[in-house]
Parts: sequence; structure tokens; C-alpha cells
Amino acid sequence: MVSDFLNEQGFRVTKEADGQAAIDKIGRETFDAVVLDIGLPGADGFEVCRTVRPKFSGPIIVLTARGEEIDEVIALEVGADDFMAKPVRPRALLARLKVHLRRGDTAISEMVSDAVVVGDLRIDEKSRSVLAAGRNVELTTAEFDLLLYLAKRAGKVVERKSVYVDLLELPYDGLDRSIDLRVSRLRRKLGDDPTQPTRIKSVRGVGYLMAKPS
Amino acid sequence: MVSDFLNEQGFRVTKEADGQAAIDKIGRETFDAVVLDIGLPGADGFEVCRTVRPKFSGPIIVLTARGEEIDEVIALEVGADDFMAKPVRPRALLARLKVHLRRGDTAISEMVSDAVVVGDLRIDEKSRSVLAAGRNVELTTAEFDLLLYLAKRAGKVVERKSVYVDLLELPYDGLDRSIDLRVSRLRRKLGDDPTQPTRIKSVRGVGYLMAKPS
DNA sequence: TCGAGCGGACACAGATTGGTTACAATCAAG
DNA sequence: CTTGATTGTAACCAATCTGTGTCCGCTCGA
Repeated sequence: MVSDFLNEQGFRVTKEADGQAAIDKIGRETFDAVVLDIGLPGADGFEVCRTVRPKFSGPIIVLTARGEEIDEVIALEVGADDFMAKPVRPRALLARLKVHLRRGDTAISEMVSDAVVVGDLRIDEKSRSVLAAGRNVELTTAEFDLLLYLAKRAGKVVERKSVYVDLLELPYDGLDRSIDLRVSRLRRKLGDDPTQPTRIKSVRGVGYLMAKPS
Repeated sequence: MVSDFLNEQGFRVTKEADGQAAIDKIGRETFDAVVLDIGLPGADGFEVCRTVRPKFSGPIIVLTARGEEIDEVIALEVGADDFMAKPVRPRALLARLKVHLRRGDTAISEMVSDAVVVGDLRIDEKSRSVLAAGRNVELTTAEFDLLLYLAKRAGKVVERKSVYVDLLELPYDGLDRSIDLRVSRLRRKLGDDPTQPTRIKSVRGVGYLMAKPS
């Protein structure tokens, strides 16, 4: 019913009865907004929301069972932008959808938190800019991606292989210098002495470690 | 009851039983948020909202009578940020309040101004006119749309794909230069040197970034 | 102490990417 | 229907980036 109504209102609507199917579809195609029913088979609404939130930047509206306060609180916690109690009143849903779409506000910004801060490094994912000790640092795409990757895992040793696979999106052949090189260039731009690195430490035989200030 | 609950939760709450009184109070004192019941004597919730909106920049949440769709639609139109059906469930209200306060989003920006300003650029959506450093700039439709799109997202890197999909309303095939071309022409008209752009920066491998003055 | 292995770094070259021009298709106004 | 503006496609070019190959120095274990 909701689907039909929105369709009449000029939205192009895709329905999905199963949670997992929805996750897949959202990953593959592009949508402006997602309306989620909590009580889905496969993967429930929360699950879908949690999974999809980091990838999907538009508004997510969750339909909760009537009067279930807990649901609503959880929904917001897993990154939904809004929730409505069932039974759904189409016009109200429409109003909300419009507000969110127009305003372009979404919880993704806070969930994914667009600035990663590690020590005196401040990495803004949205503007792809980096401040080191308050000073702006110009990085290339590959360098930025690497830095972001490491910074998000600050305090953990990341294997060279993982970095390679995740960043290059290629299978790892084992004899590769490209990550080292990226690190090398990155260190230079960040003013990190490779023999005595403060920020990105090498872990021999394993990979790298972005130092987290204690 | 709502008031008491929020008080317990650490909010400092001021109650007002009469609409006009509320308007006065909001004008005189400073509040972080406003929760409005539609069915107030004196001036009803809509009236309060309309009057107060231009002055008050925080979130306004409206409590509507159960299931009154029309109310909700109107509420949003007069500038409320959110609405909830009565009877009020305190925890849900709390959740919403927190979201709005944290996100700091409010309908005021769209209500009050219809011109997007970025640095010395002033883009009037209504009249589709653009001022750059006080000087009028003639743009074509496509150029204006692009500029507006970027300006609304100033400070964020927008993917070439998103621009394409949102502006052209076509699926993105990956090998497209039309956006680049638009950017190129736009830069020229705005007097932005492509090799050292001040306004629209290219982010290699990702997209474009409209520079926001810090 | 010596040697093997690993990581750092340089230079170069191929690849990718974005800017731009020219031209064709499309659109809009008269 | 004609004409001029607008917009996208194709093609070309230039710049930048990024990885491979390579060499060197350091580290660790024997």
C-alpha cells in the first residue's frame, strides 16, 4: 500500500520483501531514500539499517510496530534518520520523506563521523582534507585513502595484505612494494621520520600500525 | 507529565499553558528546543510555530492529536522540525529531541533564506541568479544546476557519479565527460583558474569539491 | 659476525584522469 | 520552421599519480 501510494506521488519505488535481499539491492543500485519495516524476514529492519548505513548516504525511515518505544530508540541508534509507528499513514510518511530529502540531512554524518582524529591528526572524510598539528597537508587520493584506512584502525596492527586487498581491491600476490611506497610517501608528507616513526610504525613481517595516543 | 519526564532526564524545562505566552517567552528567553502542543488556547501550535520560527533557530517538535495527518503536514509547512502523535511516549520524545539537538538541524535555514551563500558567491535559487563578488554572472541552466548542487554541498567532496545521477537523472555509465565539461565552463564563467581553482576544486579519482571559506 | 629477508626509497614509465576543443544533436525562441 | 544558444559526445592533450623494478640499509637469527 505504501509503495503504491508513493508511486502515485511520483516516486520510483522498489519493494523488497526480504531483509537480505534489500541489503543486496541497496548495495547494487542507487536510491534516494530507504523505508524499512522492522518486522522483515531474513534480516530484520535493524539489521538492514546497521549494514546499509555506512554505504547508503540518504535518509532511512524505519516503520516500527505500534507504540514500541524501544524499537524507536534502537532505530535511531543503528543510524536511522527517522521512524514512524505503524499503521503507516501515507500522507504523513510522504511529508517526512519530503522533509528529509529536501533537507538532505541524514544520520550518516554522525555515524560515520566525517572527521577521524588521531592525536594531532585530523582527517575529514567529507572534504578529504587532513590537518597535521593544525597544519594543512595536501595528499593524493591513494595517500588519503591509506591514511584514512590506517587512522580508522589506529592502535591496531593492520596486515600489509589487508591494506592491499581493501585499498587496491585486488587479490594479493605477495610480492608487492606499492603499499610500502604509499606509506613512504605518506610519512614524508606527514613529516614522520621513517627510522623513528611517530605516527605510522612498521611492524616487521606483518604490516603497519598507526600509533594511537594513549 | 512530559515536562516532568524531561526534567528527570536532566533537561531544564519551562512550561507554558497559553500559546501567546509561549511566543512571548521564547522571544524573551533562550531555549535549546521547543515542544509544542497543537491544541493550545490563545494561539494554537501552528500559530506559535509560524511566529516563532523566524526568531528561534533550534528544533521545534510539534505534538499532534492522534492520527491527524493533516496536522502533521501543516506542522512541517509552518517550519516545525518534527512532529509526534499524541499520546506522547516520553522515551520516544526524548530520543527525537536528542537527535535534533545533536544534529543541530533545523528547518530555519530553508524557511528564512532561499539564497545559498558560499564565500563571495551568492546563488539565488528562486530567481536563478548568481552573484560572484557582487558581480552578476550569467549562467545557463545546466551550469546553474551544477553550481547550486555543489554549493549546497560546499565543503564536501561530491562524487562525480552522484552529480551525474542527481543532475542528469540517468544511471551512470562510468565513462562520461559531461560533468567535467560543465565544471569547465562553470569555472570559466566564475573566473576560476582550473589549474589553481579557488572555488571548485577537483579531487582526482573522486569528484569535485566546492571550497567553503573556513 | 654473517647472511638472509624485509622494509625504505629513488627513478622511471605506463596508466589514469581531468581539462579542453571541435562538432553534432538538441532545444528554445521567434 | 528557422536560427541561435545550449549541451553532450568524441577526441586529444597534458598533468599527475602510482606501481614496478631496483638497490640499499637495517634487523634478526644462527
